[in-house]
Amino acid sequence: MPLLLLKDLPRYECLLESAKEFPDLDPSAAEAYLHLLRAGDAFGVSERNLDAHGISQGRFCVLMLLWRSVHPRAPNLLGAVGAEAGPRTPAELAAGANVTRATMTGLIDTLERDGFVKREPDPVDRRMMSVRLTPKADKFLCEFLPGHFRTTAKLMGVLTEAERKTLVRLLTKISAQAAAMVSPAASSAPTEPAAQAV
Amino acid sequence: MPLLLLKDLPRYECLLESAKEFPDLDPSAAEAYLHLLRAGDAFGVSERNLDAHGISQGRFCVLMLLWRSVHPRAPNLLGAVGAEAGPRTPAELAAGANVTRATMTGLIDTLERDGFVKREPDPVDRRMMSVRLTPKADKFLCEFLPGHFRTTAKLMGVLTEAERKTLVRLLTKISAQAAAMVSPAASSAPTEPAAQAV
DNA sequence: CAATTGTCGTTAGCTCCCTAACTGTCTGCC
DNA sequence: GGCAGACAGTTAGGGAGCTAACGACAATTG
Repeated sequence: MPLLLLKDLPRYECLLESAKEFPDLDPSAAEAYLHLLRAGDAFGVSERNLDAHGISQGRFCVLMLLWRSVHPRAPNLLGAVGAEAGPRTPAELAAGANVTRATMTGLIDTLERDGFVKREPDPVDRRMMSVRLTPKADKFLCEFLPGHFRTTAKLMGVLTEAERKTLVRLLTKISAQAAAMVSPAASSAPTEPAAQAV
Repeated sequence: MPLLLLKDLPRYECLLESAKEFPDLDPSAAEAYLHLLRAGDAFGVSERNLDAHGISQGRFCVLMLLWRSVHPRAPNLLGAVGAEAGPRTPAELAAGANVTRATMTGLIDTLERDGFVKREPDPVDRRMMSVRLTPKADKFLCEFLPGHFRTTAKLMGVLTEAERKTLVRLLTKISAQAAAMVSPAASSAPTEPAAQAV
């Protein structure tokens, strides 16, 4: 996975939940959007919108993952994995964003430099760090997200509801196949000697 | 367009043509694959396969564009744009691969370093360079492509013919919408003052 | 003919991704 | 108690995008 790739997408109910707080969020549009993003990573448009605000896919992903800590009952816009609220460690963030820990270090570096995030040493396990959003990041997200949702809603506006469902189904199939192809042992019993993938 | 993005995809007949030379090439699978690639750039799998051979998306794209010069009647696996055979300049390659000229300079640098490509000054216009594949690159492609086609065929194997068609249709719609959103003036009269995209 | 304008390739400096290797810390087993 | 192994975060180095700006050259135009 060379590029950033979302791993767990939100369930549809989470999107419905989120839509209550963000009227601009169109659940089915968001669902379709996220699946396309996962199947295809950044294909240009969303990045355009993001880095107009000086934020990249990777940084946005980190902010959204961390945001769950601040607004625990609020949008699980990225799939809830470990799911308890609270500050998160770089390793957890790396797993959630599907990047290496080294990459996450770099992302946190720049986010911290720009004042979106703060690192604090974990009091009990001295190997770990806690990463927390700053108020500045919270404010930024609250201002940024509505427009972001409108953009994604507009992008998916060319598809009917039925078409979006179809697209999601197809891309899901493909993603599954892709995952099976990169790690053939991961799906079934790990005792198998990783049969030739060709 | 921050990421590499194919601009012109091959027409279906071109794929059928190509399939004659490469039995492993499944035309509808290749078509579906290319559309997904365009809509979603690298979503992981193809890169896995590529950089197992020490070649990246961008480099592969350059090689395929140049390959048309070597095998003019052979596969137009990337959309034929300007379409006459012969060596190509960095600017043409950049346009074909949809990257900036600066990026193309970097790609050609590493390709030349690795012996896949050779730069020669243009005799008539001294601003230009001619980029040509080396025999090494030709050999590499001949050995690499069949496996690449098998991989893409397998990836698309989870979809029926009908599903592939549907996927292509949907992603085409989305790509068009995305293009309209990044450059609202490009589609209609450019006199419009680029109305607010939100 | 001279001057402006535009094009081509490159360079410099940035971001974001990767892998590999390192340091410090915890854990578990003797 | 003490040491081997696992694990967290970082560092170092590289590739591939981007923008902005440059020098060299070509084309247009006065």
